[in-house]
Amino acid sequence: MVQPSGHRSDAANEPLWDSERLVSDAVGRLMVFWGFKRNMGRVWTVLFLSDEPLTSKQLQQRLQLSSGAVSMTLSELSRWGVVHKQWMQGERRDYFVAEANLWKMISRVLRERERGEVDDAIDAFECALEALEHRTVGSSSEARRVATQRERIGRLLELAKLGRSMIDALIHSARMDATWLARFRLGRSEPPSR
Amino acid sequence: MVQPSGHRSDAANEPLWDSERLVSDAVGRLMVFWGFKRNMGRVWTVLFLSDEPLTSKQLQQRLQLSSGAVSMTLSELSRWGVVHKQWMQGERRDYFVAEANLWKMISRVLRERERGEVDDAIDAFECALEALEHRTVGSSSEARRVATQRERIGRLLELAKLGRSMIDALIHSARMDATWLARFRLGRSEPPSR
DNA sequence: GCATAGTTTCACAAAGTTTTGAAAGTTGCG
DNA sequence: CGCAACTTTCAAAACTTTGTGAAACTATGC
Repeated sequence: MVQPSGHRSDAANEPLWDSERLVSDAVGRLMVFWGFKRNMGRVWTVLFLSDEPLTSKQLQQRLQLSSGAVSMTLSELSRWGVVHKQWMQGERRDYFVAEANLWKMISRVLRERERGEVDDAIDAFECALEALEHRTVGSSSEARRVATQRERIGRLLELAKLGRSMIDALIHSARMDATWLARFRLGRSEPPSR
Repeated sequence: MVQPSGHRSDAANEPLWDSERLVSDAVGRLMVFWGFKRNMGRVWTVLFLSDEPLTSKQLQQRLQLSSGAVSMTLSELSRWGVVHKQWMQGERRDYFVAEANLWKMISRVLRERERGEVDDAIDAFECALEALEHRTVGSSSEARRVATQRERIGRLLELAKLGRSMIDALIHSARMDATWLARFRLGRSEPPSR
């Protein structure tokens, strides 16, 4: 295969190394698990592991994807702010690089996605409690039912708020490092009182 | 035998209250987000909010599901240990109740699902590093590539291990209460040293 | 035993998601 | 200009997941 212009390195057009395949597949799986598309994880990983920016064509070859898939995946990743376009001066095509600050990525996703989801749930729980108050109780069995629901929805609400606190804590320690790790390892070895 | 008419309470056959609908839909959405089926969340919630055990038929009516769906959903929920069958003596049919200990549920799910997923990723990352070591480097550009990958995979590995620590910490504080909440709120209001 | 209320299974249908590839759209250069 | 090199869009195809309902199965009271 002739490499007409021999764009930068030839390595970029070869099949993935084992190490790249392993990692990109693993991240792809994690992403699916996390609610994203597998290819978002794979594309991001290949970029992250590359020592130079890549074009969409190179990604297409390396990951065996259609042009459309690469384009859509890249624009989705851009919307999440986890890959960036890079203008290589004098070059016509777009080059892409992965956001390399892992915590920045994570906190952004947490902020935009998890946070909204949890907030919605909290709203719904509060709204449900509201609805419960407005209910006119007919029988005593209904009264019991209202009481049960009030207590249980209250517990769900508390839990959701705790979740929200955790997410916020993570978000705000976006540039955290050892502090958090310490806090967590602490939480493990020194079990809560009681 | 004789409980012919309204089995236990008639309430159980009526349509859901607003409060129940709101909460079960919200939990359903959260569950989807979390990677489970919407109906698992809805069924669990209706049971959790009920002040008495329910039969599969009652769930079917209240949630407008097919018998098959209810049966499958209940058995799936059972497998996750989040609902329990209850034999009401002298009754032929099965009654179901929701596991009411929220932390027990959560830590179980974390243990069985998240943990495995993260462990797999960690294995893959380690394996990839291994593969990198075995690679015989030809050119200096390859050497650079190996170095980049080694560094970046190392970072992913560290991150995954941190994630694992967090999950473990959560799992082990299954019957946590105020301690954790405090720890988290602390993490929020008193930002890391930076 | 048998009739019956209740539960589970399973092939199929419906819904939802992801991928493809070809056509339309850009961009910058000669 | 208008071409060449890319990128983006989008409708349709392929695939995956979820829900349905009737049939098979189970357990119980009589």
